[in-house]
Amino acid sequence: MSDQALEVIELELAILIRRLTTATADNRNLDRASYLLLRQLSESGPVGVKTLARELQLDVSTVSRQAAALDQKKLVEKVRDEADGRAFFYHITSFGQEELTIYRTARLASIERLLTDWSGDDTEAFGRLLQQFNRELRER
Amino acid sequence: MSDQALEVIELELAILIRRLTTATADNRNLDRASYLLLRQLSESGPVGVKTLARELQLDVSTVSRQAAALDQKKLVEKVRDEADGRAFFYHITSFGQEELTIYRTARLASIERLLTDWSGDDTEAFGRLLQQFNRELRER
DNA sequence: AAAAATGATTGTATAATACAACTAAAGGTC
DNA sequence: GACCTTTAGTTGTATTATACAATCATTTTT
Repeated sequence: MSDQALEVIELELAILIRRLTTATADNRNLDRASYLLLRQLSESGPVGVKTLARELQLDVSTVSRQAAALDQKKLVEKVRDEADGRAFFYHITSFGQEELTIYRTARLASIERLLTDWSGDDTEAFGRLLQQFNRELRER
Repeated sequence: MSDQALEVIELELAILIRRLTTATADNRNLDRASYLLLRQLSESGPVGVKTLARELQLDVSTVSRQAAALDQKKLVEKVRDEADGRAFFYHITSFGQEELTIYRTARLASIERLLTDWSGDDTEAFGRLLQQFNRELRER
């Protein structure tokens, strides 16, 4: 591997994180954390915080708070597990699904705006490599 | 642009930010914020917080606190501007330079570990595309 | 000399996270 | 079936990174 390429990745990752951490903060709708959680719930169906925490690789306490916030905003519903008095299922409400779609569409549009001048090849490669990189992060 | 690629980028960026935000938190040396600031000082020479804030695209108050923290740890030195009683210059100390090198080397190594199985082409492309993406974020 | 602008700091607030302590329920073991 | 242990979840506390608003002390402009 070229040292040059590695150095570029190292620096640009640091910059990217900071840029995106703040860029997504000034936003009235869903914050980043809620977004990923809601997305997960939308995909994985009704599950409890423990499962969510495992899937999202977050601490259970973090997910518990995030889920409570979503519940507060009526984006999800928390239902008791009849079979296990300790457990709950969270499931996304139709309002939550709508909000998720709205937010996601807006996100897609703003990223698309950034990439207007990119070639199809670069766009495709960027997606693929990000995905690959996240996989490495997840697995190691 | 393919919608498919855009959707991948959208999701993977969200995941990446979260992953890296937390991954870099559990680290005893330099935190991410200090790292970028120290790096900037190492490159741009002695400047005040206002200039740094502009270069790093952060609020002046944020940089002021970060710089104070670096000063506290003797990584930088804060010197009065003789010509302007309001202003200061921060410049990196030799200790700061050493710490920066140590930290950066460690970062490079851990990223290299993630990328061991990557082809040279992919590595190069990932660096180039990240850089390009950051440029878009900066400019728009 | 007074008013306006500027460089920097400090007060306050918010978001995202982790770890540790705790509560309540369920499951085993004898 | 009483007692320990494990498990699902919540809450307390702390940390990091950030922004905006208020303030202070100088410098510049009028």
